[in-house]
Amino acid sequence: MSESQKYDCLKLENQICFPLYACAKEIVRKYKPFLDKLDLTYTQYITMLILWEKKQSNVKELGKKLYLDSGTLTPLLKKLESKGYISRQRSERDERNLIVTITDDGMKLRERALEVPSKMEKCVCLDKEQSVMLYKMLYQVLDSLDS
Amino acid sequence: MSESQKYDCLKLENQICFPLYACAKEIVRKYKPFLDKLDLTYTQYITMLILWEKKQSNVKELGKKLYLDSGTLTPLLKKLESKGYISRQRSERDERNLIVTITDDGMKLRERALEVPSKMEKCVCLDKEQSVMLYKMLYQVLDSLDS
DNA sequence: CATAATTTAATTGTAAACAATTATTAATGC
DNA sequence: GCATTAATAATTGTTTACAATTAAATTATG
Repeated sequence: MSESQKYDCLKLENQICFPLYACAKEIVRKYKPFLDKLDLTYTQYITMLILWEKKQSNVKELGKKLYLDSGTLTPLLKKLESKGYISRQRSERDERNLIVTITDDGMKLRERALEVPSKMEKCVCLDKEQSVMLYKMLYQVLDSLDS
Repeated sequence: MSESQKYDCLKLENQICFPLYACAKEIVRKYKPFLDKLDLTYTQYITMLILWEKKQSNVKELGKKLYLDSGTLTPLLKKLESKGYISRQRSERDERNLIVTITDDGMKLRERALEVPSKMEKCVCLDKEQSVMLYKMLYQVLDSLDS
C-alpha cells in the first residue's frame, strides 16, 4: 500500500465527524444575532425551549434532555436566574433536587422567540425531505452513541 | 390556532439544529479516550490531521479549513508547540504570518493515530450509504451557512 | 437503627469558542 | 515617499463544556 493510501483515513475530508462538528458550531454562530435580541446564548435558548413547554424541571432532567451535566448547567441556570427568566429552589420533598421554574418574564420571552426558528430556516438551506432525513440520521447516531 | 400549535416550532423535538449540536458534542466526547492516548484534544487532533498531510501551514489557513479563529488557534498552537508536536515561527517574507510546521515527534504521532478512525467508526452506527448521505448534507449546510 | 451505598448539584480546573479590540506589518493611493 | 488602508495574529473577556471531585441528602442493607 502506498503511503498516501495508508493515511487516507486520517484526512480531514474523510472524517464524518468533522463536518458535524463544524456545522454545529457554525449554526450556533448563525443563531447569535437572533438570540442576542432575546439576551440568550444558544445553550440558554435550548434550556428555555424546554421550560417554555414544561414550566418546571430540575437539573437532572434538563441535563438528560440537553446532554449537559451539572458543571455546565449550574452556572447557566444561575445566569438565567439573574436575568429573571427562571427561579431556582430546592425541592422540599428531596433537598438534593433543584427545582427550576420559569418566571412570568421568562414566559413573555416565548412570544418574542417565535420568529427565531423561521429566521434560522432561511439560513439552513435544506428542503423538507432532506431535513427529515438528516434529523433521523442524527438521532440514530445519537442513540448509537448512548449505548 | 391552538396554543400548542402556535408554539410547536419552539419545541426541542422540532429543531434540526439541536440533534446536530448534541451529536457533535457526544461524538467529540467519544473521541476522548482514544485521543487521550495521543495526548491530544479533539481540536488539537483535527489541527494535526491537516499538518500530517501538509507538514506546514499558517494560522489563517488552519482557521479557514477548521472554521476557527485566531482566538482559538493561538492558544491551541502554543499548546501543541509546548508538547513538541509543532514549531511556530514568523514568516521572513511577511512578518505578519505565523508559520506552523510539524516536528518529527508530531509526525511520529501519525502512526499511533492510525487506529483512531476505525475505533470511532464502531461507535457511530451508520452504514456506508448513510455516511455518504450525511456527509453530503452536512457540507451542503456548511456551504449554505457560508453565504 | 446505623452504616454503607447511591443520588443529586455544586465546585474546581482545563480547554474550547468567539466577539471585539489591539499591535504589527504590508500594501495601496496620492 | 508618506499617509491610509488592509491583513494577520495576539489579547481580553465571556460563555460553554466536561472530567473529576466534593458535599449533602436520601435510600438500601445488614
